[in-house]
Amino acid sequence: MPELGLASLLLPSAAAAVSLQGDEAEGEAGGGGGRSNDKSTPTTMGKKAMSPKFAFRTKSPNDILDDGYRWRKYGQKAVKNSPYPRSYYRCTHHTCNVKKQVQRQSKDASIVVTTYEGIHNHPCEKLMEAFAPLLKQIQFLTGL
DNA sequence: CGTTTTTGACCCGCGC
DNA sequence: GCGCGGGTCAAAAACG
Repeated sequence: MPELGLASLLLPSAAAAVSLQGDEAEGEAGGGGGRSNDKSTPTTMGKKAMSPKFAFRTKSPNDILDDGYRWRKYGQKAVKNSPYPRSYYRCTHHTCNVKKQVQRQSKDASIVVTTYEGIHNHPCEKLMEAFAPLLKQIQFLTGL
């Protein structure tokens, strides 16, 4: 399968539909994820790292869009109401517990629904790389 | 060789 | 109490 590379920067102006769905008590995936063994919250439990959820609708012939981070696919399941399967991705950073879900819209196969869960706690490499020369130039001009 | 991708199987929570 | 659904992990294979 071909790679996109800088698709994030070459994104067409179609990726403008941003839907905010910050609601629902998604919490920690109801069913799966049982493998975890550190859920033994003592009496002080109650505070759970609730990760925010953001759904983005992107129109692209490609399934996956590189938003500047590295994603590793860890699962794929078919969804009801949709003839297309849903792909589960995760940030490859060990310090980053961000999850991403990509699902194709049944109405338009060209539309993909990207759902981001969590927040990156590490700088964006791609973005940094893209800004590296620019930042350097800025510093150079500032210092001058 | 390292990393990533793919399929199957497993587990837990909730529903009835 | 049991069954189903959904989600995740694991191992092997493929790719660069």
